Amino acid sequence: MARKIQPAERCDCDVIHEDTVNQVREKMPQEENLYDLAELFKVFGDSTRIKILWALDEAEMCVCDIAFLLNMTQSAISHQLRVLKQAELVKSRREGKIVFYSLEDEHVKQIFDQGLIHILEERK
Amino acid sequence: MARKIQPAERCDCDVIHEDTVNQVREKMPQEENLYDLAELFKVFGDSTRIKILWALDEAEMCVCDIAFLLNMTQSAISHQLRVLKQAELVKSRREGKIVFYSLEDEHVKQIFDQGLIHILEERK
DNA sequence: TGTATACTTGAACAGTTATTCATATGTTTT
DNA sequence: AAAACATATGAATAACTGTTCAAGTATACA
Repeated sequence: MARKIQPAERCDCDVIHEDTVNQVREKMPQEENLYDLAELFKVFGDSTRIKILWALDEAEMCVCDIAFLLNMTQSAISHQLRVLKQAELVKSRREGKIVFYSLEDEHVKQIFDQGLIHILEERK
Repeated sequence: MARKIQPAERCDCDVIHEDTVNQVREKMPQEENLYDLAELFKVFGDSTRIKILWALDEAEMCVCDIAFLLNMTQSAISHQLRVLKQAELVKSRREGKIVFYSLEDEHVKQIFDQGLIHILEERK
């Protein structure tokens, strides 16, 4: 199963376990899905956004409530809510001057819980 | 339940739903856990690392295998493996010149699967 | 109509990050 | 010992990101 490596290939080494690579390659999900998955986790990869999502899992809240809760400016929160909305993680509804935000997707909490399991395991 | 807002508070608005805020505040996890959770998701928030983890879920692989599979330089992969190792997501074992990497934590896949559910739901 | 309020938005800035390049380390083989 | 090879690492760079600041909307109410 040995094979000449083409110059175009970038891994800078001669000996690879081609069987393994081919076997893994077959099982890899579509590039697009992996990319989108990374984009989703990127949204989760900020403690402000994590806090907002966690808060909204408890109750629907207006921008000002969230800003007060997290002790941050209303502008900063608003910017982050836009990111969360673009990721279809939160939705909003206006009631007069006030805009209430809530979770769009109920299994966000499940993803967080899985993450926490990892974190708490790490601390053992 | 109305209350005067202190100048130190940053949310730039007068009317907050204090009951809601207090109720949510009680249920929020420790700051430290939320921060660590964000750090974990930050590691997942890069498609190269997602691909590496997904690949290692299928099989133990050496650096060169991964570089070849993903068509990236061995150096780039090595840098990312260091990040994954620091996050205690992968472990390595040396066999002569070759260093094999594998998953450290078996429920990474479960977190990914939850994420995929969200992504596929979004596309409906 | 004008003012106050809740929120949004664009630009700017500082801080972070992924990859590249060059070089170093550790192991095997000759 | 030296050469070859797999991997690691430090520095540099370009791209990205979160917050702030200074406006801008949209709604309610006097």
